[in-house]
Amino acid sequence: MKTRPASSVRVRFAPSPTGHLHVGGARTALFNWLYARHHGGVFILRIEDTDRSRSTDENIAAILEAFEWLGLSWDEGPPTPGYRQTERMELYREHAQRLVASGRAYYCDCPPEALERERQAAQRRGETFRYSGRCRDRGLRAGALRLRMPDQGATAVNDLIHGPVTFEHRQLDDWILVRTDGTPTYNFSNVVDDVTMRITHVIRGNDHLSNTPKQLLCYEALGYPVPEFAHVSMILGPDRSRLSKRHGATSVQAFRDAGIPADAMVNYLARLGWSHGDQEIFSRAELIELFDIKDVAASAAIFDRTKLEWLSQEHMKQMDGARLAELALPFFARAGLPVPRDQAWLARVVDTLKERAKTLVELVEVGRFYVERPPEYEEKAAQKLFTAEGARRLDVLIERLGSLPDFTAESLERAYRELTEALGLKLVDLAQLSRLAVTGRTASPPIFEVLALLGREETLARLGAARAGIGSSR
RNA sequence: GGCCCCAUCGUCUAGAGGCCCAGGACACGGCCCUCUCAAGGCUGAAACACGGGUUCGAAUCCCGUUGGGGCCA
Repeated sequence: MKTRPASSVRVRFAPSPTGHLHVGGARTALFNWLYARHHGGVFILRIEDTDRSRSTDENIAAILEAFEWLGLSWDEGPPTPGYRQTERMELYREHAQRLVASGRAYYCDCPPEALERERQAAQRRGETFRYSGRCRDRGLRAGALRLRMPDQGATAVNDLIHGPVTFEHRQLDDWILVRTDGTPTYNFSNVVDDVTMRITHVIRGNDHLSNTPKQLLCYEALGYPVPEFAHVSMILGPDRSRLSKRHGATSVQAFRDAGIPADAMVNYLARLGWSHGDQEIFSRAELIELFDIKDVAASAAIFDRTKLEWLSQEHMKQMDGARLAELALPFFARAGLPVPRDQAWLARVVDTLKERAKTLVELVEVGRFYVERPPEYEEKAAQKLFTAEGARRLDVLIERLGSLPDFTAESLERAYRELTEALGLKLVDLAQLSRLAVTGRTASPPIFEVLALLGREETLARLGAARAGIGSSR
């Protein structure tokens, strides 16, 4: 058994900066990252920007930002030079020359129209189109560069997830390594990059499984050792087609902006296709500890936003208030609300909110009354509670709360219960009245905690405002 | 169209021949708890795509069919 020293694992994720980081890509990246971290290896980020027309620096920046947000740190990659394909052209040229020199590749000047005709003819015959090899022995010095493929036999991909997958060589043709204009094709630059970066494990999307035998033959022609391969299944939309924009938000940024904590996103993505018994909730450290390629499922998975949001809430519930407050802070400003200045206070506030929100956006929405007075009262509830009797009760409450020795949740609850009894009411009568007056709504965290956090002054002001509102409208 | 991959509750999955008349989780229904809403607890409904084999025995192995996905452009 030839096993590599654990520390020599080198994996990479190679996004093409033609758009934002997609959740499918993010999951593939995560699996690579987890694999590297689990084995104490190296995680490399490589930018496949050979498609110059669609690759932009803004997209690269956005992708790096998404990685940073997700907490997927890379050991090699930008901004260090040499990790963008456009900077590696010389490498592709050199390798192409080697293949020409060794006779493993040859130039072809077949006109595209002729190729197209052959392709259609093959279609009609119900066969795989395979380049005829017309230029194989013409000794051309220019044109598109093709790799000479074996006509017989088969190549097996020993996939870590799928097991052995064999491809008949008769299905493969002399594919193009370098186009007539000198640019390398995806399959070629990919091999050269992986080989020169000494990648040991290629963990990538299932959509590349069909390309793998071609690449394998290219490694072989170049005389390089072959890495291990693991093809991860695709992420699908609810209609079982490949997840795309038309299924709604798919970029990692969109989930960040929707208020999903990064740890929850990572947890969800990991669980999509990977599992560890019955466990659903994983910390980052647990994922690194437990992740193994062999536990990755071979079948495609549908992206389920509802479950992601559940996990989001689970992670928020497990976070301590200070951490959650830190994460929530930017969302106040984004909601157009005053940004709380007292972090310790905010930590206590979010503790009352986290069981009531699935995302940070919801957290702020459901707790906005902490930082702004109710701009209005829920109509139906106001009609029911802000009556003459309600006004009388508010008066009693204002008086009683004004003279409470200390304004804590405990003392407030005691006072409310005493008052309830004295007035011959149920706690709910006073609680809902206060809740509406103070938050403008009928649903909120426990009212005594809310009042304590608001403080005596603010509480009395809001109760008073509600009381005054009744007076004027009667 | 050819080739390749995949196939357990609506969804994510456990299951690597008997432990499974299939377990967990999300979502959904009911009940409990309760100052509201949540959260939580209990509970219910819900799946081995189909057909052939192999085997004493198959969700698990093999073949085919069907369906979905991908690559070839």
